[in-house]
Amino acid sequence: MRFVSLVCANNAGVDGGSGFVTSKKADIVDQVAFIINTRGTGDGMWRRLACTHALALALAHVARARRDKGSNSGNAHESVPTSATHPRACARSDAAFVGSWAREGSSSGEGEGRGRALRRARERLFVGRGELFRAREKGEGEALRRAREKAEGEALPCSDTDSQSDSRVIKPDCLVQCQWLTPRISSYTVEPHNAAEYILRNLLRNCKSPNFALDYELIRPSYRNAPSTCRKKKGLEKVFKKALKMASISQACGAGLKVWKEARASDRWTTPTPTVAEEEYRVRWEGHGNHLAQHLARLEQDPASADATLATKGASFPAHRIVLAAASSFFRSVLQNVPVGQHPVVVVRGAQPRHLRYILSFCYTGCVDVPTQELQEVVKLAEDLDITSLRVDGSPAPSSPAAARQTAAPSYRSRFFRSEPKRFTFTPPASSSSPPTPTQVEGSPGHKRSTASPALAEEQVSKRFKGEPLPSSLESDLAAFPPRCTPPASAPPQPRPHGSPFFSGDPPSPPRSAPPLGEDLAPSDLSLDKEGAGGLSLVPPSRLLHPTTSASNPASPKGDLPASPTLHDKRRFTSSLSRSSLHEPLTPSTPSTPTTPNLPALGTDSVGGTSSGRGGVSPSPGSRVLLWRFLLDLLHNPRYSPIYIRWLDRPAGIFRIMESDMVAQLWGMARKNNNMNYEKMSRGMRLRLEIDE
DNA sequence: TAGCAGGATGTGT
DNA sequence: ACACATCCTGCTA
Repeated sequence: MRFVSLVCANNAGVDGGSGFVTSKKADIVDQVAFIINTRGTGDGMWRRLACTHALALALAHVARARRDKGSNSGNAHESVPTSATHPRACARSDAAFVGSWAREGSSSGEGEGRGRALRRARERLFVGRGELFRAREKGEGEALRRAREKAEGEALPCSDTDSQSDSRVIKPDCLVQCQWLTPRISSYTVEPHNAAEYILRNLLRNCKSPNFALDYELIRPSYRNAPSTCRKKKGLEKVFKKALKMASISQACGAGLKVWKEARASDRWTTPTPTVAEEEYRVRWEGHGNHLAQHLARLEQDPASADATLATKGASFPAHRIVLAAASSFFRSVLQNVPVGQHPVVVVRGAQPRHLRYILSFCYTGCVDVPTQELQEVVKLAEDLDITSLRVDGSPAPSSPAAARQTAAPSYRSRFFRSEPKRFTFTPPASSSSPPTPTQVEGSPGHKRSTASPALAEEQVSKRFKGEPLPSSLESDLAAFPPRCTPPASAPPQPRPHGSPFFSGDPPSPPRSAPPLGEDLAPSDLSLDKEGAGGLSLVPPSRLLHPTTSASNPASPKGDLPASPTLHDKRRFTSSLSRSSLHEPLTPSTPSTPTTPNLPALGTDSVGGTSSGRGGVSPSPGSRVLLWRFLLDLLHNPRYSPIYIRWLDRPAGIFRIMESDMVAQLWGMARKNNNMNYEKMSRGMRLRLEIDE
């Protein structure tokens, strides 16, 4: 049994938002998979191209398989199911349509070749389906009946022996059920090889929304190899294979590539016909809810993209409006009046930071572990915040989407995560004899108490990302930290990577902390209104944007496109820098007082020698960014170290790359090389080591 | 099969 | 010339 599965997953298709998945199963076809995410606005051209391309590939393969099967068996319709509504019948019906019509055309004496006949057959299929869908949109009335009759009538004239079985299979209900779609096709030509490149390129170009950073990161490493690889002997097969594999569509890899290769060898696909230009296509995204839920859950680990802050006395937590609004009608009512682009701070009076952390985690993941002794307070807080979907295990199952995620089929999740994502259950501990430590209680690094201190928050963020417990020293620091959340004078200013030439475009943003609250915005001092039982207030964004902290305020506009470190990264590079390389940049910075990283200086300006990092070292005029210099800057940059890269033995110059793909991506930016990957970067590192030694 | 090491050669400054 | 960038083969766990 082999499958055909066209997966063209647009988060917002041309119909305004659903996406597109057409899945068919048949024993005669293979599987094709395209993972495409866009921001859902504009760029319809490439999206349509993707859909058209996928459809063309599938149809070509179905027709080919059907034809081959028929020629091999001598009795093509012997296995055609009689049930028109069976999924297999649908794919088979496509084969019947295209195959029989193509045979009809090629044998009709019109001088058409096989390619031309197939194309005309496909056009008929599109037209018929378009009419069918239009009729369906209008309801189960006369229009649908006429469309059905016409569709059935179209199948009947087939002249070969397949015609009767085909006409039995190709019932309009079958087509509707399987949602065979009529894409909106304009006048362009799709050549498979170029189309695939085009799709990948535009996929990455358009996939800048933080919500889709995951997919972006999954696909990007493969894409970076695309331009050069495509033109060389390995070709797109390698690119697609890697892309699909990284996207955890392992089932689709082999078979899908087979289809691709066959299609590439075929004739060029041209515009079917102008008559279908006005057709609509209906799209559906299987597992759309789960997909979104997973993205939302991952946002918890991505404070850089936070567009709101939950605060209580002594702590603040970066959050996402969409998550808060989805979980709480109170948050929804409060946040809906905040203009987009501004960063509201919602202060919850009287809430313990830990409890607020529980609530926030619950909003993201749908469940959270809470120690027994704190359970009632947390539940009370949830009630105050109007989070009605929170239930303790044993109570009726929640009906919220967040809670529903817990019961969702894990298959999709596991396909997308190399490691099983953390899962919580809102179950009281069996024993409350020993108060749990923060780590034990939370079961996740994401539960660490937040602070408004940039340095401490940075550390916390790094711990959250890496899932490591906070050191005791840090815990004591947090405990001793004044609740007024004033950034310490010694805290290094937050760099603005996105405002620098180095990060122009769509850079991967390292995780950032919550925006430091200005002294006048200390939660304890905020005037709280009387709204809501929890005593909440909305801090006007204008008050939040403290001059000294606005640079790192996550309320940056949409151009600020964070990307979490890739979770799938397993590579660890441990290397050492030569003494000569270490000597110079180490001088001005110390571990305790890291200098402001000069990463931005590695960009356009630094290449031209016009800027200098605060590390006191700048590339000589006219020189390029050197790899060792780049790595040292990363190591000295608290934004990247120790999250992406960290020292293992600083005096010995030994470090470890924690997120190799991200570091390689940064390196590619520094060198203005979109094709950079860790393989190449590591080769340069090895070469440098060889030379130095 | 992933990850790494390293040779050979191409590329851009 | 230099410092990678790219592609490749081979080794190892």
